[in-house]
Formats: sequence, C-alpha cells, structure tokens
Amino acid sequence: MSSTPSLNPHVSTDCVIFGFSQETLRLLLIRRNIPNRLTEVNDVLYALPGDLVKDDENLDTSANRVLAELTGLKGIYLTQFQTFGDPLRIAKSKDRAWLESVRQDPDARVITVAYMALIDSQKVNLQPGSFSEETVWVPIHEVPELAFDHNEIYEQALSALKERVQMQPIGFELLPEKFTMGQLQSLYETILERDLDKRNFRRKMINSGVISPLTEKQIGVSNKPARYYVYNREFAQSNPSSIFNLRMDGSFTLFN
Amino acid sequence: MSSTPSLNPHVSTDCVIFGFSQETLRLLLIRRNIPNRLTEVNDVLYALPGDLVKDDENLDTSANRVLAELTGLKGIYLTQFQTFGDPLRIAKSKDRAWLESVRQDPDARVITVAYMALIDSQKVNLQPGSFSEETVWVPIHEVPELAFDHNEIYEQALSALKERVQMQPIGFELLPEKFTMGQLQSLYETILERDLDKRNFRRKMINSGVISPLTEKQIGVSNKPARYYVYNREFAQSNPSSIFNLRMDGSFTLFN
DNA sequence: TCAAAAGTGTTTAGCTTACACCCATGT
DNA sequence: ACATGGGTGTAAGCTAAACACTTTTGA
Repeated sequence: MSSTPSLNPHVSTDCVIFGFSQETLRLLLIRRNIPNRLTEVNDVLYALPGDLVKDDENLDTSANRVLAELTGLKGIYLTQFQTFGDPLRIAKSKDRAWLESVRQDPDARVITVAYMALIDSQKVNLQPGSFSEETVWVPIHEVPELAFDHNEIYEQALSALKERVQMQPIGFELLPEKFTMGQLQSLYETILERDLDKRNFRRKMINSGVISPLTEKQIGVSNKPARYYVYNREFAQSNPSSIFNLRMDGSFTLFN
Repeated sequence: MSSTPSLNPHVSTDCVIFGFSQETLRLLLIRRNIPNRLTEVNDVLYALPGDLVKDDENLDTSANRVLAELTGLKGIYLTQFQTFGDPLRIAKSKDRAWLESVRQDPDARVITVAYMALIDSQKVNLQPGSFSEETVWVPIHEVPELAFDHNEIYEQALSALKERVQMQPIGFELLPEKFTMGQLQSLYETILERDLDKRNFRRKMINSGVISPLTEKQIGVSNKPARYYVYNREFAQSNPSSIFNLRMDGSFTLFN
C-alpha cells in the first residue's frame, strides 16, 4: 500500500521491463499473493510493475519512479509506447479482489500508460520490499497469465520492441557496457527470432560506427577469446540515420 | 457543453486531423470564442478537436466519436500515437476561462490520449454545430497558438506522420480514391519536405504493387492528361513488408 | 587432440541514384 | 505556337546476400 494522498485514481503507468541474460530475453514481473477466503491458500498472480500517477507528477516521471523503486536504477532507456483504456480492463474477478485489498477506490476506471524499459539485467538491484511483493525475471516465451490486460500490454510491447530494434540502435541498452559481437548478434537473433549471418552482421555493425572495439578480450573462456566492444551512445544519437541497415524481409529504402 | 452524466473527468482524447488540398498539408482545428469580461470582445482560441472519454467507451471509440461528430466520417485512418499528461498542461489562464465555461470540474487534472487521423479532405462534411464551434482547415505552417499543450501535440503528430509515412503505406489515406502520380508525389514531397525524383518515384510506387493504374485519365486539364491510380488497400495490408522502399537519408536495411 | 566459439573476404545480383527529352492537352 | 505537367530508359555505383575455412583457447 504505497499510497500517498495525492494519487490520481484514474491514471496509472505500467512498465514492460525487458532484460537479456543467458541468451534469453526476459520480462521483469511482480508476484502478488491474493488472499482467497474459500481455499485459504493464497492465489498467485503475476503483473507488470505499475502504479497510479501522482497528482504533481508527469507520466514519464511516474514510470521512472516505478522503475526506480523496483530496480534501484535511474537513467534507464524508458519510453512510452501505448495507452490502454478499455472500460473492462480491470474487471476480472481475481483482479478485483486485489484492487479491493489495495486501492481506496477499487471501482474507479483506470486507464494505463504503458512504458517499455530496456535494462542490463546485471545492473539490477532488485528491491524486494518496495512493492511488498516478489519480483521475478521470466523468459518471454514462458510468461504466465497476468493481471488485468497485462498480457496484451506485454505482447504489444514485444511487437514494439521488434519494430524499434530494427530502426534505432536500442539493442545495446540490454547489454553490459562491454560486450562481444557474439552477445550482440545473439541478442538481435533472439529479438528478431531468426538467424543472422555472422560475417554480414559484423560488417554492418562495424561500418555503422555505433560500436567501437576495445583492445580488451575475454579471459577464461574455453575457446578463442572474443574482443569486447562498447556502444557509442553519443555518436548514435547525433547520427540518427546512419545507424545500421535493416531490411524487414522484403526491403525498405527511401525514395531518392 | 456536450456532456452526458458519464464523462470521465480525468481522461480525454484529442485528434490531430491531417488533410491534403491545394498541394498543402492542413490541420483541422476548432475555433472557440471565449468570453472576456474585461474587453467585452470574445477572445479567440483554436484547439485540436477532442473530448472527455465516456465511462463505457474505450479510447479508440472515443477518438472515433470525436472525429465522426466533427466530420461526419467513419472508418477513417485513426491511430493513437502518444499520451500527454503534464500536470500543468491545462493551467494557462485562457484555457482555464474556457474550462470553467464548459466543464463540471474545471480543476480536474486531465491527461489526454492523442490520435492522428488522415483523411481525404474532399470527403469531409464539416458539421458546424457539433461542438458549437467553428472548424477550419489550417496549413500546417500557419498553425496559430493553440489551447492547452495542443501545439506540442500537433508537433509530435507531424513528426510521427513523417516517420510513419516512410514505413507504412499511409499516404494514400490523404488522397481521393482515384489520384494521379503527380498528386501522390506532391503529397510525399510535402510531408517529407524535400524533392523526389519523378522517374524513380514512379518506378518504386509501381513496383511496390500497392497501387494499380486505371485506364481512366484526367479530362479538361490544359496539359497532357494524367492517368489515375488506385490504392490496393488489401494488398498493402497483407504484404506489410513489400511496401515501397524508403531510405531515411542515410539508409535502412535489415541484416540478412 | 578435441570441442567450441571467434574471426575473416569475395562474388553476384539487385537496388538506388542521377539524369534529359518528347508528349498530349487547352488556351 | 506555347505553356503546362505527364510520361519514359539507362548506366554507374553501392549494398545486400550467400557462402567455408582457419584461429585460439581450455579441457
């Protein structure tokens, strides 16, 4: 019950937080225990982290607050992607039980502004007490039934991620500061759900200028040690078009 | 005062409605007359059409309702693009005067879900009485000071349009069913704010398969009559990638 | 010595780009 | 006849795509 007197009962933000570890794209969820009077066993329900928006807070601030309370991280890639406002989105019975235990006005219609966050999951300090709830990383293909319309929100976020990763250099936000070409390619293959040619991938990434090689290499690996690279955030942001080159699977190139 | 008892005081939709006529991209605005007790002359303030969301209405429905009440049109290209929720977005004094004359709860914080509509302006039947206000088509480079944060919303919409028109075959939504290559190219040049090569443009459009030539030609023009084309909506939607080919100004092509 | 992932070039095909002249119509 | 916009083809350069072997390390 993280309430202050100034929560707007009708507007919330929810965060779809993506991370990448062990060659798998993962989603950060919170786990709620819902008292069930009939069975005396708590129901379990997973949900996207989110909260009502405070009256003096703008939407980006609200989403950043939710993210920071949960992970301890600030300055993260976090972008609004869609707003959900179906009148029945919070009407399922399990959801209502939880709302009644937490909200002052559980019947209020709530529209939610959904954000997508990309984080280096190694950086996360999960703050277990922050929402009085457990947090878990779930592989994106093992996402369980979620509260409210959160399954739909997550699916829309994943689509948005797939699209944007092909237009903008945002994949790097999911990796540590130093990463290998193998990690980077594996990340793109995971998100795009298809194999990429190693030589062509490397060439494009290097030629784009958005990453730079370090002299440092892996140590302690039982194969040829890979070189580390870093993302040139400033370069990429000042050259919004000369990123790397994408084709949907037909092609996409502007007029002349 | 189009109020019913069931308006949510905290959530609205606003529509940025683009049209194209006389080689110019235009914005559909409503004009409000605001009583000013000091001068006895009404202040004039333009605004994006919008309304509070009804309690039993989802967001898309609400935006479609606003659009239909204003233009008499249904089944229009209308897409959510961003949500605006700065706590001070409705705090300017002119805005407050208007709110006080129209809203039950003029102090309520309102977040607004912004939609972008593309319409064939020839189809519009402006319904002057619908909002008890005048509607006007304004060239996008002559947009006056607008109510609330509507100038910002409009600018974001224009950016979104520029981006999307390069990714998706949506330009056609702004043209009549039958159009000439000249009109189509002029539309793209207007939106993208740069000249395009005539021969290359025609080739790409034809090769993309999203438009088909008719045998019909212009009549009564004082130059060689142009052939008409139609947009293959079904084809374009079932071939999301084989649209036409865009390049931002560097290039954009996927991995392999 | 074996397993595992890193690293490296070349060729072909297709697309993008740049560019200039004739055509059909109404006035 | 002239003004206006419509309509057409080609050559050069670039990028994408497909493809296989050697290297380095730890076990």
